[in-house]
Amino acid sequence: MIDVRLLRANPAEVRAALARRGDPELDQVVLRAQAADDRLREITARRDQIRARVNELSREVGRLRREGDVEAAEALQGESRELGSEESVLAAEHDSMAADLRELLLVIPNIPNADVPDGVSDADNPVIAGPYLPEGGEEGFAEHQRVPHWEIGAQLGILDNERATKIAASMFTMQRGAGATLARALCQYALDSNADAFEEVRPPTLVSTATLTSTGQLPKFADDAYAIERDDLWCIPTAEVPLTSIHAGEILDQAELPLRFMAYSPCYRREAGSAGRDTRGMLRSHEFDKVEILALSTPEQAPVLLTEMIGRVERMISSLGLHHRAIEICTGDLGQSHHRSVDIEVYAPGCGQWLEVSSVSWFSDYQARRADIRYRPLDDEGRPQKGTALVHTLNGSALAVPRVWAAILETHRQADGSVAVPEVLRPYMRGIERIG
RNA sequence: GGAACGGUGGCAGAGCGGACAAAUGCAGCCGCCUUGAAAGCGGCCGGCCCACAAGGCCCGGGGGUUCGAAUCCCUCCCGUUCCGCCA
Repeated sequence: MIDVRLLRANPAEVRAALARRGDPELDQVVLRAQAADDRLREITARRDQIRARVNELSREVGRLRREGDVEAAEALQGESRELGSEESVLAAEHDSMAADLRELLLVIPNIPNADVPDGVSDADNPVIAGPYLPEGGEEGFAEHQRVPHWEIGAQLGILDNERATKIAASMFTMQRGAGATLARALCQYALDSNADAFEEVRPPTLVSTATLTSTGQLPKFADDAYAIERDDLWCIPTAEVPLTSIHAGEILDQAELPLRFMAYSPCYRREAGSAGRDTRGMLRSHEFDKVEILALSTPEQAPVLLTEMIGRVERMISSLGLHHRAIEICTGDLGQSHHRSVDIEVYAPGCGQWLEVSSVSWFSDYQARRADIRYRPLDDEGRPQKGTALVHTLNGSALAVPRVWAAILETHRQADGSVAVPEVLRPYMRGIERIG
């Protein structure tokens, strides 16, 4: 959520900043939120005045009763009772107005960072690092590398999506033999590579509605998530969801920040808006594995962490012998909760596509406000300051398995049709150097 | 799933219809004392809404009874223990 107080104090600024996202309907929502906030404060003030009077009368009644003046007490009780019914009307009005305001605020996206470039769609996302390609660029790959991974997977018997579909439904995948081992090895490698700075967590992968709302998936994107209605739980689309909420509702000490977590988890996505796209191979599926890295920080630490996390992802991709580039997401393509976001894409020579394998994002205090994650700020001398402040959250995929799996098959395919296993993965694959 | 008992501030733990945002202890902060520290002494010491103050709200969530609820009633959630079931 954005800060209502900011909207109150600088409505023009907030509207201008949000206008950069290019959503023509958004401004109306912002204006309605502003009106709801005005109305809410007015009702609150009136309600509180009545409550103050009722409290005063009740104290007086107590005193009179102790003194034995029943008649006077009963007179005041009558007055108080009348005020009470007036109060309950205003209280109901207050509650429904507060709910209205919250509903509006929950669908207003985050304010983009000033450094985010303007643009209307993904076509406007500038490349900010790379592309790191072999001699000759995208054309510089050998003929034996120009085979799509679904064909390689079939040739080597390590990808069996036909049977995955039989067992589950379309858009599910199944890796077998060395293909399954490779998928697992990628996860373990990613976890081990980030263990120097991140605490490993094995979180729940089914979460409550409140948890899925905190990170921004609900209420707006309910169609994208698998719901288990009978138990009022949701399948997580990413480990970002449970990891962000680890400290929901808590007040942290500034000295503990930044807190860093990483988790392997399966990720479940209905892909409601992308039916029929990327239906072959491993490029898009309803269930996949991912290692996520995440941090809770002060506002000052956040931009530094963003840079660090991007660097970690780039090094990981390079260490696997893959070719990548980094893309800065423009205002028109920025996700709802994102304050600033950078995608890492890997070139897959077999299908001839740049594949998004990671998205590293800074959420400012947007998720923290929804999840109510605060800290006690320290002053320059290290003494606690008055009050609390919201943390900033950041996260990124350290490694998303399917697309990296695909890029490895295509990039490391040899002239004889086998696939060379990147050196760093071999210890995680019982020493296997070559598939096929 | 059944039964019993619980859920109060950072932690521990009192309060069980009125003067309670809530005793007390620990932790924390400021000062005194000290060469420094500990101990001791004095003070401060939860959060939220509201521009501040005034005022209001918060004793697991929601609802009810009452002039008045941390305290009584209902309901849901969570925890502990025992039983059942189970990897």
